[in-house]
Amino acid sequence: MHWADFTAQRLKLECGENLVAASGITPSGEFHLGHIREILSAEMIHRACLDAGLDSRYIFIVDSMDPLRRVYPFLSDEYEQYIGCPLAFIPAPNPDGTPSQDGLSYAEHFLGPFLEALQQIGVFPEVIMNHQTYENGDFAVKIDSAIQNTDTIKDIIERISGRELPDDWFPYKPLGSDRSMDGVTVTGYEKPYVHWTDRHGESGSADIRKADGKLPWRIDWAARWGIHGITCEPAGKDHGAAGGSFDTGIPICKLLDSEPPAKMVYEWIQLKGSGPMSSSTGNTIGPIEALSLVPPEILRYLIAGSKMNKHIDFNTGPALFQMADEYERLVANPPSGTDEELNKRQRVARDTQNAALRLSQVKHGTNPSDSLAGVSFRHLAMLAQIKSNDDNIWKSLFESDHIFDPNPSDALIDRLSRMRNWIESVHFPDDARIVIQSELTEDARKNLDGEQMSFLINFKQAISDITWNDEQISQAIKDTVEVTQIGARQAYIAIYWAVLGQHFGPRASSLLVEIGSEKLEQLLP
RNA sequence: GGGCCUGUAGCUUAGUCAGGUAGAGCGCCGGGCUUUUAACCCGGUGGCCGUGGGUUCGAAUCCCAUCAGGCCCGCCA
Repeated sequence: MHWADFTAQRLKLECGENLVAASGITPSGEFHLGHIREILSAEMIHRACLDAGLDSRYIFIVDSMDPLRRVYPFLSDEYEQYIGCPLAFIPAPNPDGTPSQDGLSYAEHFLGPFLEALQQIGVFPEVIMNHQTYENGDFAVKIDSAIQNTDTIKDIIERISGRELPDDWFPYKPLGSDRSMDGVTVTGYEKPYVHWTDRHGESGSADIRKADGKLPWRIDWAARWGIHGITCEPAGKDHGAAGGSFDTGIPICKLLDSEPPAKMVYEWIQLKGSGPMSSSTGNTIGPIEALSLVPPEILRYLIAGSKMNKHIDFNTGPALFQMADEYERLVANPPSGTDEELNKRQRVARDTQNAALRLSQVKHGTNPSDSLAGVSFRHLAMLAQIKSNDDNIWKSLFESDHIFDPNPSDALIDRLSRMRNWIESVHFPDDARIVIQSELTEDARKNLDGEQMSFLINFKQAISDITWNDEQISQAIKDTVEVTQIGARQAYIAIYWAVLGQHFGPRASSLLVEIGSEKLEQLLP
């Protein structure tokens, strides 16, 4: 059974019919593909719950109350003054890294494009800005309870995480006079006010019913589970480590009088060969960039087709062909068979794969076969390279029986457009690139026998005064084959050696049309 | 130092929770499509399931140990 369906089943038993799946991300910088796993893990469980006839909501909590931790490389030095301030209350950066004046908050700035990317992959969460939850007072009861239980919480964190907290540790961080929570000391608590003094010598009171401060992360997380009634929140493996925030969150959540979701941890996405994604090392690919290359259902399939506890190597090179073609094959030929025909393992495989397809659809509930483009990635990549005009590609696909309607489907048009982006990008793998030689190479000469050489010489003459189109070229090849008394196969091989420097290639006449007569003559002996 | 995950065919992996004869895709090889779209179709090759013990009638699966790879653990979400 698929992990999403399995989880839905488990949630039904443990939590009943009303479920809330959640994701949470700090908008401290550009979102990257790793965040897509956070989102999709939860969203797919949400869909699986709906498919199982349960009531389910999916919420995306934006950690907008989290402080700016440091001046990231893409920020100007002016951000120094905002360190420690909630991301919701500081200005968005301009492209040059300076704070902008247009009123958009830092959190909103990075969130916007990410939400657009989510729409493209069919994810429509209820977005909750965490600072608003503070602002409207929903945290107040939990904050009060946390403060009442300061010693117990401190004990839980110290015992489970093995971390030692300072004597004056307090489970609430008020904002100081400069709206930063750095350098602020709590001096007392009189419900609902937390009194403080800050590093500037100012003092004041934070109202726990307002966004005047926040709970530290480990408590914030545990509190929000209760506030939003969250029954499931898959978390990244950083939270899942022993003594991590999931382990402390569970008892803290109970202490604050709510039922925590069960621990659930997903592995990270890595870029093949270069470790985990990190914006500081530049080893990152954004959801928008990924979506310009990869069709959304295939990006979903990347997550749906992997087990949660397996790390995913995202590779915009050769592996993308494999993943895309695997998806295409599965959609074209979904696993079938009755329970009687299959053994236990085959049934599991069948159900898991069908569920992965179901969950990969951009629009919930649509038939996977609607996303069928009808042509493999590999084949489309070849066509896109040798035909600059889209219409010629549709024509070719129709004539080769890949598609049965001369007008391409929306899915196919979409595929081609992303394919062209991919080919133009640095991510496109070299060995899939069709490289036209600039001269008849030494290597080619070595591999051509006398017959083939004379074929090429005759062929050069045959094309010297023809109209440059597919049909005429094809005819010229056939005519020359007859004249030269050479096997057709050998003739084609000769052409490929001359043009591509290898013994095989895409349909010769199509290729030659694109190369042009002038260029071709340079390549022939 | 503490902990998590992974190790199955050349590659990507399913199967591990509920033990019952090792599956798939890709690649590769051969054939077909009787003059090639890197397409498509058919057939075939290929695995002491990381290693060593243990439990069991029976272990990829459970237990212990061990090796290898990846990763997480600073009031940081």
